[in-house]
Amino acid sequence: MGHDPWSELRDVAEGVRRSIETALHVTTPGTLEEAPEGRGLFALATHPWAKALKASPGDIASRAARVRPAPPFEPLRAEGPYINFQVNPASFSELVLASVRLMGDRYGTSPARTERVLLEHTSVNPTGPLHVGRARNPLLGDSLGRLLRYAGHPVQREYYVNDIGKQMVLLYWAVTNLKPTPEDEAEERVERRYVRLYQRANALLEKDPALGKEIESLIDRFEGGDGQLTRAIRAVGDGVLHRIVAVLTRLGITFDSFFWESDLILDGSVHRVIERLLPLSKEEDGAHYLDLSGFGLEGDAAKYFFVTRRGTSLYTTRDLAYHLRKMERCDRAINVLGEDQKLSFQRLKATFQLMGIDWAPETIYYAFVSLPEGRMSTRKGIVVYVDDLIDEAIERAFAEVSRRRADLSEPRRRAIAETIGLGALRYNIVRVQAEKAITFRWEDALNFEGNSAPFLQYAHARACSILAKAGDLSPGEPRLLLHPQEQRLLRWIAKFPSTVRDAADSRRVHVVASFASDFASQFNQFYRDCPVLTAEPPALRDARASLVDAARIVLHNGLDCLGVTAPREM
RNA sequence: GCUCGGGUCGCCUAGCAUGGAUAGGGCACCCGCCUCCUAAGCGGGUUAUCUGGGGUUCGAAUCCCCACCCGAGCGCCA
Repeated sequence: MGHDPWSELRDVAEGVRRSIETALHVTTPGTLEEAPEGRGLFALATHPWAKALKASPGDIASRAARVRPAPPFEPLRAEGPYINFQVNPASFSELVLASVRLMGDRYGTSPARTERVLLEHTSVNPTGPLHVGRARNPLLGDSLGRLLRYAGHPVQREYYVNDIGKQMVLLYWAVTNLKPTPEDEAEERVERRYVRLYQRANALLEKDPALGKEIESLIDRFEGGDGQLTRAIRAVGDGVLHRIVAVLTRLGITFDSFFWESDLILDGSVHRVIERLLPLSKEEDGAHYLDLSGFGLEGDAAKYFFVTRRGTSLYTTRDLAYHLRKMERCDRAINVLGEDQKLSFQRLKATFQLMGIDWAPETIYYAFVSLPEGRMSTRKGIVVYVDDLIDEAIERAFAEVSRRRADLSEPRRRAIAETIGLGALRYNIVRVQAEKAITFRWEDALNFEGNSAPFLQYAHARACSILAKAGDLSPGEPRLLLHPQEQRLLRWIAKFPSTVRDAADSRRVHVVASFASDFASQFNQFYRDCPVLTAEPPALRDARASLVDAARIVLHNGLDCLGVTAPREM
């Protein structure tokens, strides 16, 4: 018995489907779909064959149902125009629980694959605190990384640190030249102190052309390979980066590597890219660009500048250099990007084609998170910072835990509150498909009921509570698990591994969130209908306990894919 | 204007790549359930002809075309 009972059963059913088609003498293959619950595991619609067979779908279904399916499937059933594939319930229980027993706590993972994935996510400029608008990136990226690992890929999670460019240089200038006010100094968090200086520098820049020149000359020195200046600027960025990473760590998000943009200048990568691109380029006022028309781009969108009039590189140039380097380090690169990056990436991919490179990074785009007041903007003060959000979430969760569980000690309640608060945040962002714009609302982000992480965590805690009381597990007799609610739960357990793998393959994290929510709902219904501890005979009690343990593993791992911790008690 | 996304109950959302059995969930609202493994739960009720219009098809939320609305982009910025 393997790791993925659903796919195994599906394979058997596909064989039956082919036998049906042979028996019916039809040439167009039908599509096996999942049957609605209560009508078996799989279903085959007969409509497509009606014309060729000159018969009604109902008649075809009854005729097809005479085909004898392979075990563990029971005799086929014709219901209207459908042929339904039902498994023997006792065999189904046995099969599913055998898979879970085989995999143990790793149930849901797929066998190792060889394709090495380099997953770049977050990559926010280290110029200020992380706000919720940007946070969708690490949340999505980290979950995707987890998912890919469940699906068997070796994954390297990388943060590309944009420590070059006007923004960064301006921040450096502000930090080294502006005198902090007492309010600035009162702010303990570096990134928040810096952002205040940065905002002031920005205002100065708008009024003072001389400052603009100064910034430009700093950029030129930087680009020219001034190592001392580079180190100084990087130190400023590093200070902010540490804080960003610290906030992400609170959310359970970590990285395997950091790639500094400035290294691409220092090691000559940028220079080499420019050399390589120059022969392919056109010139305009001393600046160079690639004409990308014919790659699905036209007009201004097709002009891809990579050298400025002043001879310096651009963000895009370095990005090209970066991805050229990435190519050498993995089989597949996946980037999680804001939708505002679409055009630049389309150009990057086109450029690769122009260069004759038969490789391109894969991109996952997400829409922005805005506030009811509008798009998030640090400058306009329309912003919610992630660390504030985390604090608020944990505080609210603590109030809830304290209200419900006065019996627990305070440290215990604090620990649970952290799990719940953090979980609620992550889940809330990741449950929605990435392309959909989100309006951030506190009441949604801190929702602890319904379709929320605490709902799933609660189901997990319930399972753990039963298991704690059940004591040592013996497998019992799985063939006794014939209650409709047990069978439904088994079905959801069976689907878990293939759901995770499909979600990873299609890079759709929210699929796992939906699954986990439906799963928890199934578990709660089972919990209502099937008492475990008092079940008789003991073989049933033990089998139910094993079922609960299997559900516990699915809940735990489903949550784990989303980066949410599953508490044993709450 | 052009390009790319999105438009599903009052609000949020799944389903759309592989078109099929009454379009699932959640929130909110109303009713009910703790001598029984944690009520952050469960059951029931009210709520959508899936933005609009054409088309393809035995069959369309799903595919195609047109229109409308919202978001993003169209820098020698990052």
